[in-house]
Amino acid sequence: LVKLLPDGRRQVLGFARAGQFLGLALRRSYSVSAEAVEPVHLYRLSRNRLQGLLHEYPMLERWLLETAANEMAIAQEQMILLGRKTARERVASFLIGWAAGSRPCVPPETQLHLPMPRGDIADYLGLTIETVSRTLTRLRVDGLLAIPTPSEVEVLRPAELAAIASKI
Amino acid sequence: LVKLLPDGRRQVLGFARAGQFLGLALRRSYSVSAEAVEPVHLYRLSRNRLQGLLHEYPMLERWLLETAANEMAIAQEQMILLGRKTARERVASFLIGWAAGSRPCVPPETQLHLPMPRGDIADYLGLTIETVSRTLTRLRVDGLLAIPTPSEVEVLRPAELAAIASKI
DNA sequence: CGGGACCTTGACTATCCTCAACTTTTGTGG
DNA sequence: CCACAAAAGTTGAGGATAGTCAAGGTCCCG
Repeated sequence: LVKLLPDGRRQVLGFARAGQFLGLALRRSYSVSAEAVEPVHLYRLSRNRLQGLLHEYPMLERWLLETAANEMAIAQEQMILLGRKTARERVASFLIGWAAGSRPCVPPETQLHLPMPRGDIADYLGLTIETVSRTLTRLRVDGLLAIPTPSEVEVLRPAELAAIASKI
Repeated sequence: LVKLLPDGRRQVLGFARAGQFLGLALRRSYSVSAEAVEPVHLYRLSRNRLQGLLHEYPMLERWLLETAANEMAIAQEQMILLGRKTARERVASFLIGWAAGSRPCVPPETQLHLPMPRGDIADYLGLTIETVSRTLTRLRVDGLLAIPTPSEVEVLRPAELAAIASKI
């Protein structure tokens, strides 16, 4: 999910995972767009159809509200990352978050598949491609990660990585 | 509304205005706190009471959902600010946003009252106090602002300021 | 009128960005 | 299965923006 400035600067707001509901921030001018980094199956729903479903199944509205609250909490976590964390902390936070998101409610995976290119990670973390690359290299040299290929990352020391991420 | 890292780094997530509903991101561990910068009237509502009201007035839920969507859009705007804008653009965006927020749906005010200290603005914009101060001075020297007292700012050239803010 | 909080300004520093070259990976056709 | 080209990623040198540290000024409040 990306947002653009007129001059082309780009901010990735998040990476949608399988099963995720998109378009929650349903406003008139929804100035956010979505790009696929992998083949996608998409179930599309007109605004009218959604209204109808909400009317038919009132519990849906409760679910939407909870989803919105979750999204909001994630956005707030991202704001402190973008506003106050160092490059090293941002990359660590991203890896920890991605690991948790890929298998929620179970011990997080240590073998991570990163389907998005470095540029997307950079725009997600408010950094440049080069800084992301350098920071990953540094974490590898420090023995926290193994990076067999650019899109495959193994977390060797989850606890230390989480400590760097300074998740509350 | 502030969020803290363990070592004390602080991110201001937003400034609540009169009439604003707080606590939308109602999660178990709601790791956000609120500080008052001015005297406040607060109407407090237990979770149970809110549940009751939602049951009694289903339209409330719709309203909450719309409010959440609004909050989400604002958070996304803030993310691109924190991730991709320069100090000058951040300060300009803050002033434009504050002006719009103080009188929604009418021509924005040019006389701004900023009740919060510079430190809060800095933590809101992901900058330091010194950078906020220097940037405001620079905007004043450039003829875009007048700053009779630190908490009173007059926007002299709204169009130019908005252009710097690069709001989409 | 005095003290403390807040703000501004300056000099210097560090982190991250920019620009550039080079390397690795990936995907396609022979 | 291999060769090749394009895309993606890494690394290095140098520079700019914002941060840090420090001093001094201003405003507010009792």
